[in-house]
Amino acid sequence: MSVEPTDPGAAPAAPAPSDFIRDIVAQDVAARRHAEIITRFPPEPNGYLHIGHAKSICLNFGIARENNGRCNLRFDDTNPVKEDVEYVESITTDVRWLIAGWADHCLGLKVKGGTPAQQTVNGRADAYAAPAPASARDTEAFFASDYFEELYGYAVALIQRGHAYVCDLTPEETEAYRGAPDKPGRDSPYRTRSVAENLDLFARMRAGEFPNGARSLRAKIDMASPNIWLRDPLLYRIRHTAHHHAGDKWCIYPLYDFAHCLSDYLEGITHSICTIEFEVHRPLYDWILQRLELPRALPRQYEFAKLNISYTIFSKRRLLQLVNERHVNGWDDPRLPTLSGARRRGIPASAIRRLAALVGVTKFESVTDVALFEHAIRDELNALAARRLAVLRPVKVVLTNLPAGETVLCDATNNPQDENPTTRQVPLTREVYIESEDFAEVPPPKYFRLKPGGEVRLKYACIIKCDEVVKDATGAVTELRCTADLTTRAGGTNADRKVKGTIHWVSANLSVAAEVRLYDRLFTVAEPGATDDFTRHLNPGSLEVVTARLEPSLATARVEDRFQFERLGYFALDPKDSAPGRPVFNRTITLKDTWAKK
RNA sequence: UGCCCGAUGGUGUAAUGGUAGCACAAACGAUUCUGACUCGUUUUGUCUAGGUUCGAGUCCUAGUCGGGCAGCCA
Repeated sequence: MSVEPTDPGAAPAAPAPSDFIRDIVAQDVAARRHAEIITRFPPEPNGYLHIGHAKSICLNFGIARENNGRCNLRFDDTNPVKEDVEYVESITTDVRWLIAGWADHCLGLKVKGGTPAQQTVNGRADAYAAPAPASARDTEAFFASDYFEELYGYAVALIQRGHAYVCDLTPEETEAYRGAPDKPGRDSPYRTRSVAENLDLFARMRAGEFPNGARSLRAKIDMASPNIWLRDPLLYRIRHTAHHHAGDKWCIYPLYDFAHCLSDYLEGITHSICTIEFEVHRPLYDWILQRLELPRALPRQYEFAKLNISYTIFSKRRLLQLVNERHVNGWDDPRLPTLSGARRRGIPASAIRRLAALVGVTKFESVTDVALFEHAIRDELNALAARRLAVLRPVKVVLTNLPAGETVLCDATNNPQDENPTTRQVPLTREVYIESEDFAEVPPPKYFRLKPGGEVRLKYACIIKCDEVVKDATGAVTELRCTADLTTRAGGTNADRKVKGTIHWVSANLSVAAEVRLYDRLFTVAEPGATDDFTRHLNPGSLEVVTARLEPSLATARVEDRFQFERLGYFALDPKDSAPGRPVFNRTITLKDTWAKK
């Protein structure tokens, strides 16, 4: 089943994930029910994608990938008043980023501007929205709005079969007639209109003869059904509004329930996977498809529980509020759980995919500990991040036995996780900076770092001893005067001398200054979404900006590079605010710190 | 108070009638030129009550708790 390469020399591939939906797909494959497994990721272009969506993307593309199938990116754009091209662009970018190097080959797109092709299947008319051939130059995502003509035809067919009618009830009346969960609804007085009259009225709805809300097209099912969604649900509403993708061709727009199942059908979707709030819609999904007696196999809907992560929020409304009220700086603020925020923060797409694999797929809506996500991020970054030396809060150290002007080049390992690690050189000079946290005049118990009269190793360089602490008038430490034992350098006679602590450092004059943004969780409580005013729990310390000193090699860092600043965490260039000669780094995540925790 | 869905350590999950396992987290230890990584050890679990069965986390019944559904949103 797995398409993972089975290279005998390579590390064993991760086992293909397994869950109840993949089990169903596997059974369908075993039974040869479909020529190809086709899923879809169907966002509405009315907001930015977040980590919660990533779970769905990974599920849908993962299933396609594991079965040599396809996953269509489709915009579910049936409500022009809420949607915008800004979002179709950001969503497309985010999806491509998330699946890059993993499932690009499964991404279903269509020829730009393409609409469903008419075909005949078993002697019956049919339409099919085909993916773009590999040779196609100009491609774009699928759009439900590209199916408006077909959808209209299906609506007409439903009317002709006596399964739909035009209703003149106002929105308020419709609501009143619907009843309540424990009270049956009442039939609309327009429910018994003739097919001919319905056809005429529906055509006139399309022609724009009626104002918004004056009439609607409804399915004729059962106003007494215990399932609200079977109480003659609306199929079409009148909206005299232009559409961001379809233009001004339409003034009637299909509703989700009508458009979604048929869009799935048109694209040949085999498994339509959505979140559990749509579970009660499934009977309607099947009802519409079955009444139309379509010539090809019907898609089936399956539901899973959406992702929640502690210390953050995924609600579109609340995310929007954070942006609008300027608690964060835009949708791609690195503190936000949006995919654009995560990307900007330096989180690799692979870490998000790993999280999705780690949390699994069930019907139980849970709250995943953010620690699991952090673990996935660290684990991915540990393998691919180049180690560098950087000091966030510098304290000057003068190595009194090193002549000014002398530079000692030290070999530093780029990534000890590599099978054959490479090295670079970092310059040691008379004046260096160390992290202010790495010196304590009055050290707590078991403090491994520098203290008066104590010794510590400067990583990749040598052991130094603190001889003198220089302070200013206020008592703040301004300088540490130390002696360096150059015989403890790698290859030196005392190279193997052990000291308890090893700290990071940079040369004072041979280092570069940079703005570094330190992020912490956005909220101070595990479930901010559970409270009424979630903004009360915003973490005031979620962003701290420092001017750090970086080793010289970091001056040429590229946006796509990932770094571990040793002993501090993982960092990446901010792709937006960095400029040549003026690097801005974002801290993606700290290293695990079992010492600080105590 | 209608219908649908769900419930396994602190968290997320596996076990498809046959030894409750994994990951994260936590604790302790080893190792360490990153208090990271790695390695070892340990703590903690089948919502409740009945029933079926040689045997139940799994099947049945009832209950409890949680989620979803009454947009011309998706």
